[in-house]
Amino acid sequence: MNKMQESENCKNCSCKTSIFSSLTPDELEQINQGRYTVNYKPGEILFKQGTPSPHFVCLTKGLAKLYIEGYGKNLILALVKPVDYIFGPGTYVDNRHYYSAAAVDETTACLVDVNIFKKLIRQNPDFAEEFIQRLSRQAIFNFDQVISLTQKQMPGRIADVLFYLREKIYGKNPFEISISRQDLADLSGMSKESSIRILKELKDEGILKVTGNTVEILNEKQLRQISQTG
Amino acid sequence: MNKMQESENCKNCSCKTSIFSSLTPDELEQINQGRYTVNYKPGEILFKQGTPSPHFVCLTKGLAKLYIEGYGKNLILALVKPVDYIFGPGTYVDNRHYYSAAAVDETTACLVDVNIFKKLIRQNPDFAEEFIQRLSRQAIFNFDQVISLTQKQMPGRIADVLFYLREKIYGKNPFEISISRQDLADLSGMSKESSIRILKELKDEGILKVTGNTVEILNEKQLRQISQTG
DNA sequence: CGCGAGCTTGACGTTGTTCAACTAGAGTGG
DNA sequence: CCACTCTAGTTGAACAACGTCAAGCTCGCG
Repeated sequence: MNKMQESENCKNCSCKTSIFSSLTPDELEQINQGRYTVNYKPGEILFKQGTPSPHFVCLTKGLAKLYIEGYGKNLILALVKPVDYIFGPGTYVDNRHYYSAAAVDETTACLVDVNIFKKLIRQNPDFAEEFIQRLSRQAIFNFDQVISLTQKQMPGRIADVLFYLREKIYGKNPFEISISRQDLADLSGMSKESSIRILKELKDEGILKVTGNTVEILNEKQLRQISQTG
Repeated sequence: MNKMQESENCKNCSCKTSIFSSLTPDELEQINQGRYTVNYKPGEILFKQGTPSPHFVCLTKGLAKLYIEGYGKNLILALVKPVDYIFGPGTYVDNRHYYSAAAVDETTACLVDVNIFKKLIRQNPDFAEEFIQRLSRQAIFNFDQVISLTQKQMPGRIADVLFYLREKIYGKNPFEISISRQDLADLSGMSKESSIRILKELKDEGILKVTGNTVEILNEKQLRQISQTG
């Protein structure tokens, strides 16, 4: 609550980092005008695949997962933490969401009218370029992911997910995963049972230390090796 | 050869369709200045994953495949036919290619200096928007693909590829595939042997008619069913 | 005619899913 | 304070899906 001031105005918000750094104070004010803040409890859905996509979402607190609802099971595309934004590809196509988003932890997000966003893209080339760069990075990430999912065996896929969690999400080595084993499975494209089994194997081999939801990568080199050999 | 006039100047080129429609004659002329045309024989490589990416590529004749070189095998992301362009995500990130491209048939392409392209993105908002829309469509396509690859069994994946070939690439029903069985396998994320087997099964069930490289979808409804049920 | 590349087929082993049972911890109500 | 229940996690066994290997085939081409 003492941080509520942060979201009082975009100009002072930490959201200003990232691609927003190229916006002028006046442009930020426009974003600020068409913005409102929402809180989500763990498990609550931010938006659902297939629904209209009138907002651009900026995550200011918590953790969310982006996932495609496939044939009977989900595939988690990414986890999103502050300060990061969620901008689906449907916005410039048919204004629909192509994946769903749900809160993992207690989460706060700012929703901004997508038309304001589009207008700024048109009028500020720096902003547009930052945005395109952003989309590009996302595409590259997806490439890595699809290769991991389609060409590696389970241990390699789990290894990739563990590195992702440590480096991109939690940012420290003994890290406590707030996502479930099912989520872990949905991230690595396997069944929940398999993800548990692999985790146990890695633990038995002394590569990981797993106690409840706390994971520590003990033998980084060997885990890297597993990631490489598929 | 009698079509060489097409590529004499961008203003008259059929490339002008697609996203280039939003460019002014003057801007097209800029593209035209920094452009040169290259011919490729089947199998020849247009560019290679990991190399610098100084050009934006516009395919004016033939057929090419875009593929990621993974761990021991390739994954074909898409086939590209005229008039379509190839613009990798690395251009706005680190100026490297994140996938390779190779000619499948006899192919002609125009290479355009990427800096001219970037400059036009900055100065023409319509063009920028068209481009973003383009990237978005590509991302959506990749989503469909990754779900197909990770959540469907082999018959469903082959069905998806067959629909893709018919609808997006060859555009008619008895179609002659110029790609190899290995390519078919790389498109559907399986071994060459498996792709052959599935093709045979579909043939035996009367869903397809396969004679050499000519494929006809006989029972569309049933094939659609196979695609759905995974 | 013979050679080589791509294609095809079968047998076999591995990988990963499914199903079912069981466990542990966190409420909830008596 | 103790059942009861509900959910997430865990384990094992059976089974299906898929890749690998090896052999044989076809067809175009020298």
